[in-house]
Amino acid sequence: MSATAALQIALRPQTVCRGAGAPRRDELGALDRLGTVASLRREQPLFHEADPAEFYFKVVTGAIRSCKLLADGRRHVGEFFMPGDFIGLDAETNYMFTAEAVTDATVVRYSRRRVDALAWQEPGIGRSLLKIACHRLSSAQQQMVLLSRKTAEERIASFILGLADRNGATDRISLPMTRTDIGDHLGLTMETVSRALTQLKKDGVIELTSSHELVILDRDMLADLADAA
Amino acid sequence: MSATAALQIALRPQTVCRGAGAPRRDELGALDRLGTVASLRREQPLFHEADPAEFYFKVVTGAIRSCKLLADGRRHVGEFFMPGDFIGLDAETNYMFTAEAVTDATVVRYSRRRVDALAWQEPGIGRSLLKIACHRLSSAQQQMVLLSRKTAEERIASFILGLADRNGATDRISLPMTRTDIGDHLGLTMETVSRALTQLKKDGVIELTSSHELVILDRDMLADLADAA
DNA sequence: CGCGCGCTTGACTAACTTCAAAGATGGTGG
DNA sequence: CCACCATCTTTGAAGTTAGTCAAGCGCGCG
Repeated sequence: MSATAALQIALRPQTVCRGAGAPRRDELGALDRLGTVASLRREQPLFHEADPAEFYFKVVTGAIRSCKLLADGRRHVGEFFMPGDFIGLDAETNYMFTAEAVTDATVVRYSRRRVDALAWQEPGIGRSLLKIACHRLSSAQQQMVLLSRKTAEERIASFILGLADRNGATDRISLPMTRTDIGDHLGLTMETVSRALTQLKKDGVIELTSSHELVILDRDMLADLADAA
Repeated sequence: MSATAALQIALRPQTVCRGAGAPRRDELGALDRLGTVASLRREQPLFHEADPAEFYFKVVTGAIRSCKLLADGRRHVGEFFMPGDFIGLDAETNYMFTAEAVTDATVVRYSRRRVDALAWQEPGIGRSLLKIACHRLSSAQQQMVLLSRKTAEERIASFILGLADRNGATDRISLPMTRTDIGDHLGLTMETVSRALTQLKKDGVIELTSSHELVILDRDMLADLADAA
């Protein structure tokens, strides 16, 4: 616990009295000195579902996906984690999903024990974590509407817009994941994903510059298709 | 802020130094003196999506559902809140869904401003909120697997087991919501819900004692159907 | 250059939805 | 207390969307 106390002291100047309105990225920047960097090859697992949750992670480069499997092998991809995204918050004591690298990736690894101890003593840290959790919860609720009620084309349109929002202002979107990954994320098959993308291309809404990159040609049309829920 | 300080003092003996392993119900019991009780008639809204989020709520009696609508009226029911459940945590500044009474209900209403101020100063409160948020996130992830990959019968089986887990040890399950509510929660139509329930009855897995109550006859079979994801 | 994996496309199928109608349920007023 | 009516639920038949199965294409890597 003395180590924790030392960390608390070291971090206090940066974490106390922060406003509550800042974006979620980098609000935990003060934790960086607690983290160690790790590299992953494409398809390499970061952790498995049900493993004891020893670490939080933050993506630095590349992309990570979270997966859950049913007994017969049906797969669901819960989320694609991009640079800046925080992983592992939802774990109580064990991870709730498997995390695997979509592409070669680097992550920062934080001891949960230490971060949690810090959160216990520093309301600023705790509130940042809560804020991340609430934001993830909102996203999950949006995704449930998508999975529950949207058509294949609407799902793809929503997915592309979601990527666009995270990619910054550009209309050139990178799709590091496979069609199967996208399908497993949207509750569709690879084939249906492919057909929907082709249809959006035919309709002049997007351009497929390669199988892993597209350009948004008509964002308004895309938003209409996605249905501003 | 002096009011907050007074509250903090009043609550401190009950909120500081709590262990982290307790169940989520009642860990916020210390907040009860901050809350006021409100009653709702069946179908009455508690708040609407996009309203400014002034309050947290906790269900005391009855059931509340959260709804989101697409532009053309398609509906998704995110969650059924039962007695003890906490509502509104995911709201950043505005509610992310509409909340309506499924049955006549009573809730306790807490000022978000006050609770948040308290959470800022009392790590114990903040951690309880974080814990609730993480638990909800886990549930949301489970629900996304269901919506993404499970068949109609699997969805119904999972739903019944979920209710059973919350209802305590009994195998007699109350279904206060309509078939349409269940369908909108599981990404199915009313008719499909009805057919799946009938099928489970024919298979001897459940008994339908009335249209709003059922009894689990074979919990193992139900768990197999739900697919231990 | 060729090989392998992932993507696209086509034809067919299955699961769920839609449309329709009849059967329960429960709440209300006579 | 009972009958009626609105609403919810069940069931049937036809339609639609997305899934499955299968074949061919193309990009990227060795």
